Amino acid sequence: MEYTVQELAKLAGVSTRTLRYYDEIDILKPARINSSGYRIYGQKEVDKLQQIMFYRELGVSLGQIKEIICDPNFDVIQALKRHRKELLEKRQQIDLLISNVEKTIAEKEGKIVMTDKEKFEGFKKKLVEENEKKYGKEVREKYGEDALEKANQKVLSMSQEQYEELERLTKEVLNTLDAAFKTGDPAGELAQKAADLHRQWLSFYWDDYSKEAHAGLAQMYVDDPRFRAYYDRKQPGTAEFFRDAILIYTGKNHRA
Amino acid sequence: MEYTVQELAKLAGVSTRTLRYYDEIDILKPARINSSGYRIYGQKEVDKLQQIMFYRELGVSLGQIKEIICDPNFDVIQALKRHRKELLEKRQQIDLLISNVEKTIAEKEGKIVMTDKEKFEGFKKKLVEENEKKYGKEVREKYGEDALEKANQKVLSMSQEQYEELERLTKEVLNTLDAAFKTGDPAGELAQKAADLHRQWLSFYWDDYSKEAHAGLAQMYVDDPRFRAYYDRKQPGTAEFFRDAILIYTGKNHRA
DNA sequence: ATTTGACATTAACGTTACGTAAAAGTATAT
DNA sequence: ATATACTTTTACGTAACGTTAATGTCAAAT
Repeated sequence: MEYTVQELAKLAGVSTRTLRYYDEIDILKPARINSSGYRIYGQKEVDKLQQIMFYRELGVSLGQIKEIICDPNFDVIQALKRHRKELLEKRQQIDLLISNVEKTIAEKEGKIVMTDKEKFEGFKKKLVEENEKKYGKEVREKYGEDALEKANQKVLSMSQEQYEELERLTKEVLNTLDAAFKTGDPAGELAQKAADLHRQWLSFYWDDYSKEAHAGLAQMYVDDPRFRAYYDRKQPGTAEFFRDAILIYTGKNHRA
Repeated sequence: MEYTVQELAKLAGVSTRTLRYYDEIDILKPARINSSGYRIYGQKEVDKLQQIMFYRELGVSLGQIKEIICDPNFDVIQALKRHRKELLEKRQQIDLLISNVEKTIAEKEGKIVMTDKEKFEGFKKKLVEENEKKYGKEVREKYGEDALEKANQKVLSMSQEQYEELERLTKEVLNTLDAAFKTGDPAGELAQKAADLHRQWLSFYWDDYSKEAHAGLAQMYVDDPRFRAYYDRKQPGTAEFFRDAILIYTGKNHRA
């Protein structure tokens, strides 16, 4: 099926100006231009526009969207699964706002008392986002924390056999790491195997694996005392060793 | 409790620039200015900012907000109740988007087929609202469409045995309906049994069954070509016959 | 007593994602 | 052949702030 600007605009519920703008900023080009200079869109463009609109709905800027969907590694299905996750989170945020409104009504009717802090609960999604942009270094820690929360959630909805496989993998990571630590070489074969097993292990918790996140998590293993204690339980220094191994594994070690 | 710009900004999760801008456009003035020219906000301003943020969350422009909350007839409680209603609607819209994402994933995995129109369902909040206001009559058809959305969603999260039970029931409905169609009597025993089986079948998809919704769906089976084709596949006219049977079953046939 | 660092002020230009208007070409129907 | 319903590019306008600059205030530490 082919569409002119107006047809596609009507289909998607946007203005023709928007489509021309998207063309202008190279985010959605028409499939072809006909002999009169009219923009003609095809199936691929329809699907791409849908993708763009999902991102827009989630408040992603067009600049960012461009980076994301023009990336040759862009995986549509993975992106859709993230959309789903974020929409579910957004729904939870709205639930928070609804309960805020309800409490506020109760307060105005003199039934309860609210603190000023409570009055703004549910609005602060933005703050989290800002923090993540500003403090680039802390992002990874944060990333780790978030991952931790989601991990807990995910374990709860795991099947028995998945759980057993996870336990097996957990042990294997630790055993390999211990053996690797004795070699003293984070770039060595054993250490890299540990890092790879760790990646597999992570895939149980994360919907989308990325080297950046993996490297960030590794740093957190050193920074957060809880994790440090966990990895250092046999040999002090194991946490740092593991971080180095993972940084090499992910290619994020800027010292080497 | 009194707040400086920064304190209030932090409390509410906005920037200080935002508060100064709100002052500038006379939408939220500080309670007073201290001897050094600093803005000092009080309780009333905190509550007003909360109101502003509720409106903002719902996408109302600052210009409109100004008109609304500066209106001497402005009723806080009434406004809060409207916020609640609109937040609930927004949540429904997000549910729609979620089911859209899920369907799109299923499509990308080759499990189902989507029309281009379906791909943009859930984005057109404004259009939907307008339509519902304009064409009050079509609301019931719409009711059937919504049910369709939820149905898709539910099937995606169904267990294997539930799914098999559903398939069995689906076949039984069709067989009974075919037999009933041959009798030619939508009020007859067989047709009413088909309608009852259909009710059971629906219970798989709906959390709350109602006669109104059932009747609405029946009408949609006739109006929507996709469904019509499905029920008419053996004998043309089956869709209408089935609708009549269901209207009698639910007691919504206004001709009888 | 002053210096530092975190706060505050106004002023003014920049940005994003379009809306809107102008001037002009194109397709279809009567 | 003219109306009308499209399309094009160009270009200026707008909302809600972000950002930077230049400057003033205050509490704590030196």
